[in-house]
Amino acid sequence: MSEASAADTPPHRYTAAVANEIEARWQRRWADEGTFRAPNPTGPLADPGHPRAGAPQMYVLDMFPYPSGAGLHVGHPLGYIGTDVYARYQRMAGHNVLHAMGYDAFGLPAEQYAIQTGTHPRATTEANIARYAAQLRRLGLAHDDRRTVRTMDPAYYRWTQWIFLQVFGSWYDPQARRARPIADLVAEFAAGTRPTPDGRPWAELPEVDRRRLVDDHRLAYVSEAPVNWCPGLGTVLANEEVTADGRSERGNFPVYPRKLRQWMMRITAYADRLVEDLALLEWPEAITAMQRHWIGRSTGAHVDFATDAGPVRVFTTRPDTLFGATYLVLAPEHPLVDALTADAWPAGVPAVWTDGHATPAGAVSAYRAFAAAKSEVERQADAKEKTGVFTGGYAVNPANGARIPVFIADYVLAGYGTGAIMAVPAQDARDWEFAQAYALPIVRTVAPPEGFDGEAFTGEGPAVNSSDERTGLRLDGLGVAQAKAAAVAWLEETGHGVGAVSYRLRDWLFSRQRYWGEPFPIVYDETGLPVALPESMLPVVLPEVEDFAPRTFAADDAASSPETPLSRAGEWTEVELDLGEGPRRYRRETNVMPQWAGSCWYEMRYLDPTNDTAFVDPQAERYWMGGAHPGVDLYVGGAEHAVLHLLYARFWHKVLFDLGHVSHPEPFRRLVNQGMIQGPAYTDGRGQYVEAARVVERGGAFYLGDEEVRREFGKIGKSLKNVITPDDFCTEYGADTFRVYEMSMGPLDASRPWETRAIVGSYRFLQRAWRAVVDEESGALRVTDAPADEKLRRLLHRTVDGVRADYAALRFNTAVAKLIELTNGLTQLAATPREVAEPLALMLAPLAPHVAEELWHRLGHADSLAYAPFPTADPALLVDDAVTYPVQVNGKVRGRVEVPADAAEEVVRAAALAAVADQLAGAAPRKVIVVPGRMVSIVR
RNA sequence: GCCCCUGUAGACCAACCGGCAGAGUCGGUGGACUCAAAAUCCAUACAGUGUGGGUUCGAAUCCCACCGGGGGCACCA
Repeated sequence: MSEASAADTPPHRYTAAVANEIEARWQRRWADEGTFRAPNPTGPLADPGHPRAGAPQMYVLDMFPYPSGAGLHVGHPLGYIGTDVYARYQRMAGHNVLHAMGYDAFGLPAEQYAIQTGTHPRATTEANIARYAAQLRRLGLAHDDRRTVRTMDPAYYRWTQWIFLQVFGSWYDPQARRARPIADLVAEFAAGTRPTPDGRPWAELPEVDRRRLVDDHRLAYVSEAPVNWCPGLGTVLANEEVTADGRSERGNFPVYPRKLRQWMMRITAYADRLVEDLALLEWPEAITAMQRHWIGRSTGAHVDFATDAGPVRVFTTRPDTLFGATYLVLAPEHPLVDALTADAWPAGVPAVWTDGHATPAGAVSAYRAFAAAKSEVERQADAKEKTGVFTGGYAVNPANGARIPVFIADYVLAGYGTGAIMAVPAQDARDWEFAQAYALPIVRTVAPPEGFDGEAFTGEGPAVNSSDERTGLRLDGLGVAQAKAAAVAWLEETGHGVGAVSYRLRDWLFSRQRYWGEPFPIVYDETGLPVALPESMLPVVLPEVEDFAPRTFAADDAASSPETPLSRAGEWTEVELDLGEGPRRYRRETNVMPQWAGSCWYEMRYLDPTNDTAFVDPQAERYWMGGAHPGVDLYVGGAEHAVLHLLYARFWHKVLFDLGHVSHPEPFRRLVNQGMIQGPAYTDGRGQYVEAARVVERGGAFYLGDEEVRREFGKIGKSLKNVITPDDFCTEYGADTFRVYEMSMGPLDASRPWETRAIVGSYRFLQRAWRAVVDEESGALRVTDAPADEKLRRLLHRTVDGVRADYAALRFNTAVAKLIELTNGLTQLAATPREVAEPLALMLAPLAPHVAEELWHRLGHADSLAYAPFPTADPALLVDDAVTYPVQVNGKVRGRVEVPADAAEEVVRAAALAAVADQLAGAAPRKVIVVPGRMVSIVR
């Protein structure tokens, strides 16, 4: 802007400078007056004199951010602004609205950033949080400032640790279908009402055995199991943190399957409830589908195959195909592999089965090494080509007594089902491929339809080759479903197996070999078994260490082993504590919790953030999360958390519900995923991304200097070099313009490209609204107390009616359109009637709160409009006196008639027939359809 | 490979239970203001709804097939 042009601008126009002044002033006032503090029913956050004390409550929540080093870009605030508009609207509409913001401060991203910059993660995280907070404040978000939380603060993670102790201190009772305190389990063992696994009386078990037995039942437990080891990050990862192509979601490093001793959470115990309770939720179909699929419940049977090494139990969804099981396959890591491996190859073994090894032991150990060295990426890339090796051992098919070979192969996963399968090549494509490669027999047990020329047949058909008089299993002729039922019944009668359910979901790997996370409230005594610290010792504060970086390795160093940073803090690790048996030496757990821990319950801490005797006061919990519609009333966040945060948080909430700490089994009743804003990104001739900020448009093409570059739209971020920050737009246009623009681009849940130049439309709109109230030359009010004319008044009431409905339904884009329409109806007037100006300011407030407050103030109101009643429409002004009906003849509009709005159907019909009489040429129409208020359709 | 979502003016989007394809924004064009320009204001044109079928008096909307775009899962027995 040149000096000359600045001089030309009317002095009281709504410019960016004016907007910025207004915005800073109102933000200060809101903060000073605590405008957006929502009262609790009791406790330190109660306020009986508050305008919404005792009003119906509403809980609006955003997925809180990780404060990354890059700050907010224009995509982040979309959801935050959306919830803010909704919350401000509901507050004006009479609700006591809780809306707060916190920070997910622990975890990999913050720590990786800290390592890159060589600073302590606390320092970088705090700096990042300060930057985020400033950016958010500038957007004018109406958060209750008293309720902010940071997961890295000891006052917060004390309760994360406390919840961990609740999980550790409980077990899942499958009969009761809920978690119960571990003391109940001990009591049952002690009373003999629950037998110990080996039948010895509880009283006779040595103390260590008792503890092991109890520990095996806990919802948080230590186990040695196959996990995802990521050398590049130096830590293990949960399944949910590994992408479909077998790399770490953070950092994109390869992940290796590795058997390690780790903390797990028994989320699988809740698998059925996590599926069933999705029915209680108003969530996008896509998210519930993803959760259902991730849990992956499948029904079938466990079948035991006798071997020299004892029975091998397999899981199958097709017990009806038992007769077609011509070999068994075990995962290379299966515990029975060593026992099954023969001393020597049986006579006449095909060469492909041995892979050229002289002994089965040699072949097995070579294959195991081969499989273990493969990353997930490689394993999946090799999926087409089946590999495996014969163990030299055999099993007996219980259906017909056939002696079948036992293989190991990496197409069988150790972590799913029992880690062993019965291979039925005729009915399973994977088994077919393997059978082809290893020359194994194929027996059809489901008859494919006439003319079927495929390989494995997985469809419906009658069972064949599936009866044996000796064993009594007769399935021939049965359809798949009947045959399954008959096979399961036979398995259970004969003791060869049992109907079973398996889940894709696996227990949640809960420990990380990192520094920046919650320490476990766990120590180990001389037995090496975990001991929970008492509540009185919480929080276990994360110690300061010289070197907070985890030991990382070459990303492809599959043989490396994790090393926790806390294990280097010797003084902290080795402690003397009195846990009731006098002072003794203990060793602390040196893993930390995964970053999801803190976000599993933050929605409850907002309810009662200052409580230091409970994670949340039960009354506050019941007030905000209970009632006729329990749970968070609106939760907005990205779809990328579909199976991470949202699954973990539901699990923790259910445990807390079972133990009586919360009043309802689900935390987030209504979920909306905000869309992703995609930014323009540019590639040069080599296909490399170039700094988007330096690209200019000339004549419809894009240039970096003199070189033409190609534009595409993609996820905003460092990798595409296209970060656009909200700050620039706040400076150039004002936060209100930015808010209106983001909301007007489309529905909240739709992704859309960011188009910088289009923002001026929102800017002009606010200028027109401003100009309708304030004279640009003098700054005086342009408002008259004279009444609005009939047409304008009707427009106003239609707008009020529509905007209310749009806000309530999160249709902010159409609310903006209606407000623009109303504003455009004012631009030609010499003065704006107050009866329109005031509701306009109020209706504008959720979207553009600063300018709305300023207009409201200038219209003579001393108080903030945050609690002013939202305008209501007069129903009488919503219906027009007359209605124009289009008249269709054979589907084409041939005429129009205007009739009174309350005209009877016969009147409309007669008028319509008269209007198109020439079309009908005197003939009686075959059919006349009158759609009241809409149209008339005539069939000739 | 399997599952889900989605295709409307040049772009972003409206169109509620099937009822006149257009609320709004950008951009285009013309005009006002200006010495000129920017900014601002005013006025305009532009699609028959991805394609092909079907149901219906009537389809952007419902059904089927195909094509394009996006997302999820992917050796889960």
